[in-house]
Amino acid sequence: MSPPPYFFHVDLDAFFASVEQLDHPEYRGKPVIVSGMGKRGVVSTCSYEARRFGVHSAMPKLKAMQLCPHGIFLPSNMPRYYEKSKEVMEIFCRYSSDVQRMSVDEAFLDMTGTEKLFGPVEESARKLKKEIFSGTGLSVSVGVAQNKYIAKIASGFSKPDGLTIVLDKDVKAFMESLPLKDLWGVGKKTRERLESAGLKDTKTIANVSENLLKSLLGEASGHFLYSAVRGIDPGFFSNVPAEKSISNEKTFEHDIYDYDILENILFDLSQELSYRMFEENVTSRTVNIKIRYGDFRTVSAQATVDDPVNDSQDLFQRLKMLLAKKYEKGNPVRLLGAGLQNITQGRFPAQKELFESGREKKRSVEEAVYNLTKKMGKKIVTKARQLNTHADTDDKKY
DNA sequence: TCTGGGGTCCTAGGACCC
DNA sequence: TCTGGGGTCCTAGGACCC
Repeated sequence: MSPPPYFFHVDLDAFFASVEQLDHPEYRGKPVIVSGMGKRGVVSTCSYEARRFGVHSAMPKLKAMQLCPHGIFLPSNMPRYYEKSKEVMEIFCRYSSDVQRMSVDEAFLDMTGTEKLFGPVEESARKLKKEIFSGTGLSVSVGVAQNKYIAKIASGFSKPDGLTIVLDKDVKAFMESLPLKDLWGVGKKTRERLESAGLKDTKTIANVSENLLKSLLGEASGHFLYSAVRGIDPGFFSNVPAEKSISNEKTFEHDIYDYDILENILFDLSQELSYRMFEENVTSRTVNIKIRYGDFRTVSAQATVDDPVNDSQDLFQRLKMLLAKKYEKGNPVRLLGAGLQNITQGRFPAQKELFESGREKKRSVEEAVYNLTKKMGKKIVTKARQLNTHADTDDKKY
């Protein structure tokens, strides 16, 4: 008989803030808030000391400063966080041959059939937590359950330094005890819609038909919720999905009124995007832009053509057309973004006319420039237009 | 309070074809 | 004369997550 499946979901507690406290002993026991730079930044992580002041992630930095004026505000240091993340992931790999990294601070471990090696479920979870703490100085919260969906919810059930085990026989009671907001995949809007239909908790939802949920939320979300409240894995985390899109966006310190400046910024974005295109060796036939106006209204435009994007100039031309189409003259712009969708791996099929038209050559030149930049560090190889842009986008000129 | 940056998936409607 | 049904591809926007 094959052993029953069980999974760990492991979540690093207040990860960025914890790394800062680890690296700077003087920050320990104090409210540490890692946030975006500039006055329009938001909190990305804060220590539990800061949470006591009501600070939480995604909160505008200005608000956090009001709530916690003596907080230690730090910019994020991603390379360092990735380093620590790697250490933790290496420990995961000692416990399971099937580790699914979900982001920099969380992963699923398929622990099925590992009792002989690590002992019963609870023992192995405690062992893992202890090893992570002694090996990296970081604390984690672990959720254990028969499927990934429940394990994911369980890891958030008791934080920090938590361990929540949901046995098969307790799944129903566990799911029904959950506040709606703790159900992964149910956000504010969905909650409001459910509540206005009289469905205010998971237990009530578990007692209505799938069709009712579908009529309220649509086909896919209705089906998802019907499964979710029963603890049936909706399959969100079944496999590592292939990358489908890449994008870059920028929120400005001050809203921008000048179309030429927007075009220059779009040029920068298209440069960064094409670097990533080369780095990840992908291309796409669909490009898109995103504009967020001063009133937070957000619009987007996309265009698909037969030929995949070839080089940065090609990309910029396509993006520029979209910007011209979508831009509303006179409206202040707070964010501009650009992306590639439906990306495909590898170089696009070699067509004869590519060579003849010089398209292929252009791309090769750019790839060489990209490799040089990578070696020498960015900003070394800079196009004339970018030099202008940097002058233009200097703060306070807007 | 005044709202980042990177993603994924879904929906509704339009165009086009058979 | 006015109107099918299904399928595919594309677009714009919304919801959600870390």
